[in-house]
Amino acid sequence: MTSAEPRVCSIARTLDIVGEKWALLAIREVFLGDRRFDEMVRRTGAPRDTLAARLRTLVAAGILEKRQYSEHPARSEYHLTEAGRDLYPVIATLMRWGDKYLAGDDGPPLVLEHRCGHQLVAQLTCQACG
Amino acid sequence: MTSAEPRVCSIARTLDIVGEKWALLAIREVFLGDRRFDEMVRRTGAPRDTLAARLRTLVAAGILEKRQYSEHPARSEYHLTEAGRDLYPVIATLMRWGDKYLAGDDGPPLVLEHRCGHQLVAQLTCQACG
DNA sequence: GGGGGTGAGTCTGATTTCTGGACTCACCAT
DNA sequence: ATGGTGAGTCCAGAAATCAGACTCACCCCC
Repeated sequence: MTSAEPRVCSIARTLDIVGEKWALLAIREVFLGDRRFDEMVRRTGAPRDTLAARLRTLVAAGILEKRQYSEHPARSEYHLTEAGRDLYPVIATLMRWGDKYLAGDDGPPLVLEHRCGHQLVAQLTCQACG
Repeated sequence: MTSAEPRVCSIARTLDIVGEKWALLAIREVFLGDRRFDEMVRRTGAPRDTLAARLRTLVAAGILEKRQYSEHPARSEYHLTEAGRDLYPVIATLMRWGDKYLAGDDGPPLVLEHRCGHQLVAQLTCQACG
């Protein structure tokens, strides 16, 4: 028997939550300030059904928080929790990779990432070599 | 008409390639040195069929390269291209997030990331504030 | 009061993808 | 001859995704 169990690892666990189709694009929208359902549908292109399901699991996972801003015509917005905000590096590194390798396809990359006024750049630092 | 087109963005384009189920876990395996199909099946837990499909699209996208190390009993290994190696920050930031938010589930996180001898840490730097 | 619009979904039925398991083929070792 | 490995493919069923229509509860405007 040569079985080695699938690795138990944080990457796999994270992808279980965030690796489904449209999940990260929904999160991108919230980072960009679109917090309402219909707007997210428009800006991501996701089927409404699928997006609704994603938002439910992201809320359940503690990445987004649903806040009602009106009762009766029940209306709500999605906000990032701390865990959600901590996904910023993931989004940023994905974008950087796409900027580098997928730029020519359709013109240059368009989304600007912003926060705290300036631009953030994700980079790797070696603990030893600096 | 209130239509706004879905955003054209590097995040979405990157996820089209790398955001399908098992794609990033396959890449993780190659980073960890498992380059052969059966081993990847064992260590990821992906269905063989799905993994085969993923590897095809990753090769087509120029992220992995398939190298034959034996003819006749045709055997090959998957290696990272430069584009593939540049996905390291994505993997690393996903892992960091999981380490922080999903650790308790199943014991502490287990995968060690390594390269160039030491450990790499992904962090965000603000271009202005440092 | 009627017509139109918005927001946040849900429902539907068709298509696509994923899944687990069995199977193949070409070897090598005992 | 029997068993094992490596790299898949094939299959049929289960699950997820898709586009588009539909709902419900309002608001605005004439």
